Amino acid sequence: MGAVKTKRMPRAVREQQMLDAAVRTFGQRGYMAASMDEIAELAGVSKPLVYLYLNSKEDLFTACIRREAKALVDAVRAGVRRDLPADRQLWEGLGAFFTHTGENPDAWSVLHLQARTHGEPFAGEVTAMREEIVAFVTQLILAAAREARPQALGCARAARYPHDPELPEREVAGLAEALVGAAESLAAWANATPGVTPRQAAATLMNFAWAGLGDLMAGRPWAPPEEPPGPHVG
Amino acid sequence: MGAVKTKRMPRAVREQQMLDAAVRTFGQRGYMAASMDEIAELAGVSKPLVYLYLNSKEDLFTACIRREAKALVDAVRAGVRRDLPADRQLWEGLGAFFTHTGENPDAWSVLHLQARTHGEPFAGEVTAMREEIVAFVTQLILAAAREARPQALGCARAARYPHDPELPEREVAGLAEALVGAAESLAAWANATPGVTPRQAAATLMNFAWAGLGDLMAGRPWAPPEEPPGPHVG
Amino acid sequence: MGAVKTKRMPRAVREQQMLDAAVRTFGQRGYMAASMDEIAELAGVSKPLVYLYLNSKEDLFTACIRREAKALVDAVRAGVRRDLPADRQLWEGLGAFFTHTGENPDAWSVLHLQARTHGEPFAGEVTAMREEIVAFVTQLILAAAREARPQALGCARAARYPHDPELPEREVAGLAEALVGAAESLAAWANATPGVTPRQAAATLMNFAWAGLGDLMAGRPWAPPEEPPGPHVG
Amino acid sequence: MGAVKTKRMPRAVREQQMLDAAVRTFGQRGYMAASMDEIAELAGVSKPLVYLYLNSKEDLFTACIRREAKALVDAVRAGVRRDLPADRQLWEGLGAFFTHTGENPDAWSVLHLQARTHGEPFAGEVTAMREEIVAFVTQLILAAAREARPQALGCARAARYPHDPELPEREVAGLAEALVGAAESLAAWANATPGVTPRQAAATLMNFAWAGLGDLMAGRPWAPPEEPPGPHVG
DNA sequence: GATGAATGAGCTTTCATTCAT
DNA sequence: CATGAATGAAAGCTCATTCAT
Repeated sequence: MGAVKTKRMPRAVREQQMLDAAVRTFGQRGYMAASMDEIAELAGVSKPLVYLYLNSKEDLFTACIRREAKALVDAVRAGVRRDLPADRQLWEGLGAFFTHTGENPDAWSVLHLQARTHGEPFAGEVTAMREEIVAFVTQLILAAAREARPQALGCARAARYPHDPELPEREVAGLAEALVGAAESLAAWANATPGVTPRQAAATLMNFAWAGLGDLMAGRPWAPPEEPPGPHVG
Repeated sequence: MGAVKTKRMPRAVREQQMLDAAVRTFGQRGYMAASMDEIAELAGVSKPLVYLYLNSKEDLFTACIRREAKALVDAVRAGVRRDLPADRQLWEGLGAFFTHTGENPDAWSVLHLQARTHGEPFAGEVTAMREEIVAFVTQLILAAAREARPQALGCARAARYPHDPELPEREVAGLAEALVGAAESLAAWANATPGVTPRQAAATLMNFAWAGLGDLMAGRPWAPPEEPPGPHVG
Repeated sequence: MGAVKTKRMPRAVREQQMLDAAVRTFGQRGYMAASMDEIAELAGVSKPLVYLYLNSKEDLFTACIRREAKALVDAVRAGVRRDLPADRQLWEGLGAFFTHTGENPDAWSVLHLQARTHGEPFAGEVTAMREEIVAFVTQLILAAAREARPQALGCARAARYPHDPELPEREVAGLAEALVGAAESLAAWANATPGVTPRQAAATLMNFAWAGLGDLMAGRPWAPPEEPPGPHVG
Repeated sequence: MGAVKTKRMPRAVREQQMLDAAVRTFGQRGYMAASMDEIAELAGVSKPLVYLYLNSKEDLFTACIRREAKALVDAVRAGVRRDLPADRQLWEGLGAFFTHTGENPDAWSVLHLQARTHGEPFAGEVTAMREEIVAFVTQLILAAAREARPQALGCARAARYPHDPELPEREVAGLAEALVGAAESLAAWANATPGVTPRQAAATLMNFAWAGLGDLMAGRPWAPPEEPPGPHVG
């Protein structure tokens, strides 16, 4: 079991094997319950080599977080065409997100559960990634506010927030936070509920976020585009 | 440091002290990093007494989860007046939720992070509580669908889901999941962002969930009630 | 489970209950694995009371050994009629011995296994008892040497041990030791082999010891008396 | 104290050192009272190394039992020339047995006392060895019955057990049991009594077993061979 | 470059034993 | 007389980490 014991590989390759093994072990056992012995065995190398390349358990875990955070952000970025309207961008981004987390459950466990659970410096690593995503979503919300119905927004907002022509920054931050939080939660739900595809999860969340429960009740859901999110997603 | 060393307390009292110390320690250090030594010291008793009363680290952790899950559910229940319309019930529930989690961050860490991160049987304990809350939210969504605009719902929905006069069950489940997930996420955000009150967090989420981003953009937010959520919250 | 919780018993009775529980627990679990908690619970009293009466685990174990050693020696003594010839005395003694050990396996485990296994001062206690029995057997051997065939003994022995008209003391001691050891071993074997009665065990050993394998081979076994060992045994 | 601290030994060597230390410690302190700390120190290694190689206290103890059981059986086997008559084989086997147990008192304590006292799976291990020995002795008894005086055996036995031309199986089993038990007991006695050599112990037992007390009384002891049991013993 | 050998430190758990009532 | 409350001390076991080859 584990990687086939191939000797004399270049360092970069060996490191990736170790990170693979580590992500899998950390994701399944948890950070503390995972033992360096198990990781080394799964990677098909001896323990001292792990230490030589990755320094310590903390550094190894941090390396896992960084690699997987980058992979997730890259996957989402690659899934979004930036020339589309905001709601379509969000739709595509969610699709890519659910696809990636569904295909890499251990990585998602490391990012979403393990890293946040074991304090600094791990939580900070994942927070950085999360803020990137939240910033992206915030952009989309603001873009939507501008592009979608500028004049309606103009007057209606003026009535509501007379002294502040913009949506208050904190309010938007909260909205983005809520949206991302809902997405994270749905990722776990979709993984655990058999038969829920990434597309369905994305559709559910788009409905929820874009139309709102009020409009949903009134039979006015957000309309997903006819064509699939695109083969370039995942 | 720790509780004042008062000797010879009745068992029930000591047990609560131990649970207090355990929740605090588990919440801050994490389940695995927390040592029984530290918990015992914080509780002001010797380690054997902790084992005599709570049996094992696992049992102690489970007892913490159960106590705090019940406390949270009770707090939310106590904050909701069941004779109000659905959106008001949700508003009050969210207020109570954010208030309780804000006031008990260690307990919230135990429930939201630690218990979910360390597998069975802990995850199961908190899943049970979560399902209770998701069920409650599901009820509210369905109630809203019925009470709010029955006729609009009637014809408009019929157009959308011709073969199914109701919102598909899984769709509602997904919506409730997303709502609860967003709330959980906002709880952490509100705790971490200075100056965000439980009320504000609840308002943000109500807007997000009830009006939807689309309506928000159009300047049609959900309107929170004039009077505060009431002194009976928390 | 355990003794019925009857309050206010005279000390002597309570002590016997405790010793009963202790013998059973020590016999089944072993000295070290037996916990004072278990003994106290089985005796139906609280732990401090055990300490009040018996002082310590060591003292409790010693008390068990003494009581059961005395009980065993008394049983053997009661089973032997001292006016009979030596071989009949041995036969009766063995019968009483196998009967008692068969009926009190926990006590026998305490004496034969536990006490010897856990060093001083316990081994010493049981050694004292054992020496008493060995001395008794030694007497029987010497008596047999005198009574059975005095003249044959006289000349034949003189030829063999010319400078010592008696069987050398150490030789007799070794014989007694061997006989007692064989008896102890057969006690465990008889307990473990279904269908072996105390009588049969005693007969086997009498044959072995009295006639010797050589005579047995020649078809000249020792003849057990017709009448049963008697109801006065045990 | 303990072994000289030599670093970096091959695993097989270290394991034997550990077993040496364990046998000594278990033999002197008893299984439960022996601590892994003490064993490790006596072996001149750290505790984790003991666990790395021997897994657990139970496994370590089992390994001791197995090694010493094999050593004892091997010693007895090596001491017996299978081409001699039965009584001579027994005589040589007893000599080897008393020699080995006398030279390895801790090993004998482990096998005879500790292993039997602490239940399964330890008792089973030593029972297996014991059965091997009992079977060997049983063979010798039957062989003696056949070879020694066939015709005397023939008619005399027929008179005693008319319906069964053989000594009943259970009777022989009991005799072997008694003989082995006597030997075990004499081993402890010989160890504890200064000045008793293995040869003397063996002679005492041969007399007891082969001639029987009856013949001994009559001045007809079993005659040990003139030449010593042979330099190939131990 | 790669590894078998080795350990310091710390964890959970248990037990005999004793106060204070 | 009897006990619920409480603990010091130690045991088995595991792990991240490092030499020496």
